[in-house]
Amino acid sequence: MRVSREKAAEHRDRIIDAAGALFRAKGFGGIGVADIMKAADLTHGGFYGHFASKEDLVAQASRRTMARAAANWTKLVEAAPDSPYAALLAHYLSPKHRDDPGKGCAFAALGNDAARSGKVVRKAFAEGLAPLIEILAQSIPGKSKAARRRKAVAAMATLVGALTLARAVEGMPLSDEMLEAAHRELAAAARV
Amino acid sequence: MRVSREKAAEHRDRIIDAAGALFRAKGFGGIGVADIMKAADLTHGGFYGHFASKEDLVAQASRRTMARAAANWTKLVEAAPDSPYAALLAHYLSPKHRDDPGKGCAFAALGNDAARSGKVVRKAFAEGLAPLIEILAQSIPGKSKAARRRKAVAAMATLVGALTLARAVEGMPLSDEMLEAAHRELAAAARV
DNA sequence: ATTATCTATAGATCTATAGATAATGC
DNA sequence: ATTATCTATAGATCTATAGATAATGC
Repeated sequence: MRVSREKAAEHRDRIIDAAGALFRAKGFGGIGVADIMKAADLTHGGFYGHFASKEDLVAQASRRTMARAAANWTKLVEAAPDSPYAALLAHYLSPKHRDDPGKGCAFAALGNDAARSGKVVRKAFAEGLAPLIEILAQSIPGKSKAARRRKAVAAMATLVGALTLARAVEGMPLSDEMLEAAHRELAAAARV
Repeated sequence: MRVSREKAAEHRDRIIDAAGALFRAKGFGGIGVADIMKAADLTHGGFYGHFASKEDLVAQASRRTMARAAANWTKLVEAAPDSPYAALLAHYLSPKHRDDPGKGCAFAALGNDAARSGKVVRKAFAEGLAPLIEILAQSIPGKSKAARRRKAVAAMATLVGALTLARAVEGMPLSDEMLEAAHRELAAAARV
């Protein structure tokens, strides 16, 4: 059942989008090629016409997810020109973000998986992380450029760690406390 | 080949220890029962005499790993009575810790896996996290008890996030920068 | 506790085909 | 417009792996 080039490109797109969400929700190993194809309304066999392997898809889906995150952060920052940092914090450390990993940050959802992945995937993560830190560095108050950079890197760690831990203990009081404490401490550090 | 109760208990112990290291190194799904048993010098089939399921082992190994972490943190803190917080930071944010996940923090190695696990495992993680935050709260400078608690929770997020990200981008310059920035910012915040 | 075995799953490959695209001819 | 070719997909299948169970032995 042949399909136009346009349709095929659209199918490829759908596969990458479905994978982007399912990987974040279930981990790289927690979802299979067949289920990703089903989510994209296609059959298992067609997969290898689009991708060399599952790992190939992992890398491509990760790249797209992180590129979208950078675009989203930029939009958030531009929408709040007088308090860009506060806008990023509120957005990132929300219960809504915690409760829907499939639509959220790739680093908080897949940091461990990335650490155990091959070089191609890890490089995708490194190249996806840099722009987010850049955006943070431009939004964060600080004496010097070096100080803002350092604060941005540390803030990124706090954001990812807080979300990761809030999810790991989801359902317990500690989960909300984690988001709130990280939010307050980061906001306070920015005022110094 | 039947074995005394004492030997059996020792075998069980070895399985839990092997699992504790292998899970942290490879993730809950990244290592199989057969390989864990091999690491404990036992055969695959014997596993189900000790544990109801793999998930049962996951929960038990997680509990032990985290209990040991709390004991280790207490030892570190007691060995540096005038700068306990600095001692914890230096220990946690070292390249050595980053480069050997199998012997390191369960939250930085398995936070994502825990978030995707069942309630039993997530409860184990919540109960393992609380003591670490307590130790941090007692080591960290701060005006009030509430302020120290809040700082401790946020610091825990920074530690776990920095290590997770440093591993996700391992091999790139950003990896070292992540550890150093988190270290400097946390130490600076404690001086305020 | 060992050894053998069962069953389900998942990544990957193979084959046939519908139908799109390219080449040909008027 | 016709004919030939190409290719994305479906569906079936292969192979390896992993959790779990059963049979056996001491």
